[in-house]
Amino acid sequence: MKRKASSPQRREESLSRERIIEASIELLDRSGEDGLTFRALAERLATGAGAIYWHVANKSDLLTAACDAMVTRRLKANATGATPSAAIRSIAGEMFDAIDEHPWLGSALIHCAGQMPMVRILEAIGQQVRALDVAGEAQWQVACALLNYILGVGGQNAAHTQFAKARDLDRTDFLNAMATMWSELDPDDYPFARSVAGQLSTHDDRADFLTGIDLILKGIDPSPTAVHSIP
Amino acid sequence: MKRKASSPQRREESLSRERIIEASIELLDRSGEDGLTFRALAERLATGAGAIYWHVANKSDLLTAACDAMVTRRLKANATGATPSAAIRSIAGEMFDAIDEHPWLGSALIHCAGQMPMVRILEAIGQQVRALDVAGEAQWQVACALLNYILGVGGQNAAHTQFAKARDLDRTDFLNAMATMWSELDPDDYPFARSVAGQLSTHDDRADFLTGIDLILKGIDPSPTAVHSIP
DNA sequence: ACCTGAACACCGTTCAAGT
DNA sequence: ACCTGAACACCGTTCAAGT
Repeated sequence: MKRKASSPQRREESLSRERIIEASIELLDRSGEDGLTFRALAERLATGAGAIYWHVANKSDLLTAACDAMVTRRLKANATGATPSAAIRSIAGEMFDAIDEHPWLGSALIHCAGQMPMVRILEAIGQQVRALDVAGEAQWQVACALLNYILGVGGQNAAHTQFAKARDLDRTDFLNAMATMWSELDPDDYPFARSVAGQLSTHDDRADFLTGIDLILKGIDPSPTAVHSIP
Repeated sequence: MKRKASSPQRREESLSRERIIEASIELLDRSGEDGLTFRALAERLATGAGAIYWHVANKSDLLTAACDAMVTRRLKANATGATPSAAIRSIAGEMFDAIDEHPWLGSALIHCAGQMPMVRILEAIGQQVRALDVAGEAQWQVACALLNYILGVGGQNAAHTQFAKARDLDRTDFLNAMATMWSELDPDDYPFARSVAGQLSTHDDRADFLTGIDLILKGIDPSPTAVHSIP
């Protein structure tokens, strides 16, 4: 009944938290949020379902750990820039790409509340916000606004992907369907949605996302001392 | 085995989509996201689980409908202001309060992708953004940025509540626990998180949320013609 | 047309029992 | 200390059968 040929059998390594997290990410990438199951995970790791609980508290803990591994990897890969603003754009863009490539990350991140994966992002952003010469009390608010915006976009992106997948549509078909729906709304009640429906199918997700980041950055009051450049 | 005394038996009305949605909201409010179950719903409505499927496509449809009812109600209650900016603040504040009072709304809204509940919010915001004299192509980006920010905050708020409830903590205990965790991070790796940890327990969620809205609004380039006031 | 409720194919989690 | 895997208490969804 069991097929073993399809997956490589690495028997050398014993079960460990790291191997479990790695296998979880592979499952999530291949089959989405619903693909991560203790049973599927156990089969992939050639072990019993209960064994996983020795290394991991529960499913929520497992998802948080998977997020953390992903975020750590991505922030290490790309979190610099010539100026603080450029660095923030770079961090945000990297998170956008990560969520775009791993849709489960978008919805899982939001559920991580004040835990490590989110602290890492906040820290990376916050350090750059500090470098922007933002007043002490405002640093928290600016960094939070950026983080909240990133999570909001990510969550919606993830929802789009899942919604499309459930209906066997690709991204373009989905956006077209959405544009059609919006353009059929009552003109008196939905003038804005209708007027903007046309932009839905042609717009560039990533560019629009970064425009939003710039909007927030532009809203910051630069203190007068921020003018001089740091070599 | 079954207790009927606790819930009022209204037999007059037959099953309808509206009654199902109303009962769903009551369940979600009382027991959170996990509280909405076709079995619990069936018992509450004194019917069979399968009967619900005659009026509702599936659970995702049901959640979207519950969101839509909630959003419609709240936007009707409060979506005006003396100026476009004030109206946007009012809409955003109303959504914040709605999510704060009904935490399930925060996480459910994000999964509604381009569907009606979100279109309603976008429309309400978009109409005000237009009134701000924002250039045509930028209207979409500004409205989207605001919406994304609202959803991001809402999703996290919902996660906070659920996280706290799962550990039998109230909001204050939870924030204190988070502040403690953050202040114990490595000072070299997490200077920013540590420095803002103190603000966590004293900050005003709603005020910080609205500050973020203002930040985005301030980032908008007002066109020169926007200066004159409309009486 | 609308409702019933047993049945199906799953879940996450636990826990006695093994090594 | 670590692993096994059956068992428990749930899910969403379907569908023959009823009215």
